[in-house]
Amino acid sequence: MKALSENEKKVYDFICESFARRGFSPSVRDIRDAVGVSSTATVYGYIEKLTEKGYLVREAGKSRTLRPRGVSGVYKVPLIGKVTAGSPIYAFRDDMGTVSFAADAKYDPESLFALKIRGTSMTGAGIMDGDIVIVNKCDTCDDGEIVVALIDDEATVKTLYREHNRVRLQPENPEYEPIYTDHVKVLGKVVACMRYY
Amino acid sequence: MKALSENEKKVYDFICESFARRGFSPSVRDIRDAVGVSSTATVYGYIEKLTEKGYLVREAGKSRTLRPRGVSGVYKVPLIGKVTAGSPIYAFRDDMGTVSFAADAKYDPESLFALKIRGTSMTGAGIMDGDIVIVNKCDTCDDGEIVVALIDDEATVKTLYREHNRVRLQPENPEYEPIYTDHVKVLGKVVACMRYY
DNA sequence: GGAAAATGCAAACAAATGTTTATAATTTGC
DNA sequence: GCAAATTATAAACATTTGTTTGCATTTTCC
Repeated sequence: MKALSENEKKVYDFICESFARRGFSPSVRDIRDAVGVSSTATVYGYIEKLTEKGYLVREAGKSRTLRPRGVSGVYKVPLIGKVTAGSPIYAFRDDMGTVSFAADAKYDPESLFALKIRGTSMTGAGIMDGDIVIVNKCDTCDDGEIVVALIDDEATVKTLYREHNRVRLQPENPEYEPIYTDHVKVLGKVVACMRYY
Repeated sequence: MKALSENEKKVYDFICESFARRGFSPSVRDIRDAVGVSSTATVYGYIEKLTEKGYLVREAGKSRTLRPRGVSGVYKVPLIGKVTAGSPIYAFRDDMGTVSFAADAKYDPESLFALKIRGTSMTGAGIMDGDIVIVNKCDTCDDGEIVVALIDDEATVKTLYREHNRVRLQPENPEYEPIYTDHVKVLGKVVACMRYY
């Protein structure tokens, strides 16, 4: 990637900072004041250069739509505490608040939810007690995928394997036994796992 | 939290969707067209209601600064492949691209970097081979914190303990031996760990 | 040293966008 | 059924914001 001049870097960094601290793009005049130049035209030139060089993405003509290339969208994901068969998941919206999840725009915003992990049955796969997993709702899944399944009215995270005419829900911890069932309700696939220290 | 009318929910969902799919706030007119009402004033009323009820945050008078409450800022974090003593970390910017990291605005945007984990020395703490850890640069740290330290010109992630007049870098995997050193260069603390499936 | 290029500027302009107003349509409560 | 309250609308207005223009200043390069 092409190098940046001193001021171009200042502009770029300020845009990044604005996304981190405020969550939205600065305007041309915001940048002018922050970088310490005195004309919006000067800033406009920097923005064009940064866009040409591939550092920025923007929607021409629209206000505050500058973005550093490589910064993805943010999903507001409802954090579900407990899931039971009787209650549709979406009923728990705001039960435990929400989680911000940065990802490419490949998910339907309505189909994601987050689950706080309780227990140690998946520690072998690096999913620890207290971790937050991001789940994409779906009815089907492939062999070996980590899923959220409903067992006895309780949501559980396990690796799913299909066998003959039954399904094996495999914990990733030798201290736990696999669960065999012929009727499993899959709520979704785990698409990410995150932990904050 | 107060309930939403049908149209209020539509407006709210569309704003969330815009952040997930485009990465910025919609304008009042964007919302008008998406929700299917025919006046910007109507939308304006919904926005005021949603703000009062605590669903939205905005900067009055500024364009495209609507945000769902609870959606945090996005950091563009450089993903570092390899860190050696001779090279300052920031030199590796864009080496392996960048990672988007959603978090409250409590970090200095310039002080974060990401590291792709190689090896299994920390699997006991749920940090697996291939995981991405987010690191906050700092010179000091507390006992028991997971840090990125520089050992023999190589970056390594371990739990740090201070002992007498030496430092113990503890792997979280019984197959690995702790490293003892009296001179450790700490690059930063691990503040998050993430894995995408 | 001087032409050419790059950079910076102030000011004006045009478009996008938030906001207000006055009024109409609809719903609610009795 | 009817007054009050709510919701919706069109249109205008005010501000913010992106963009262009013409000129001045600085730097580069021969």
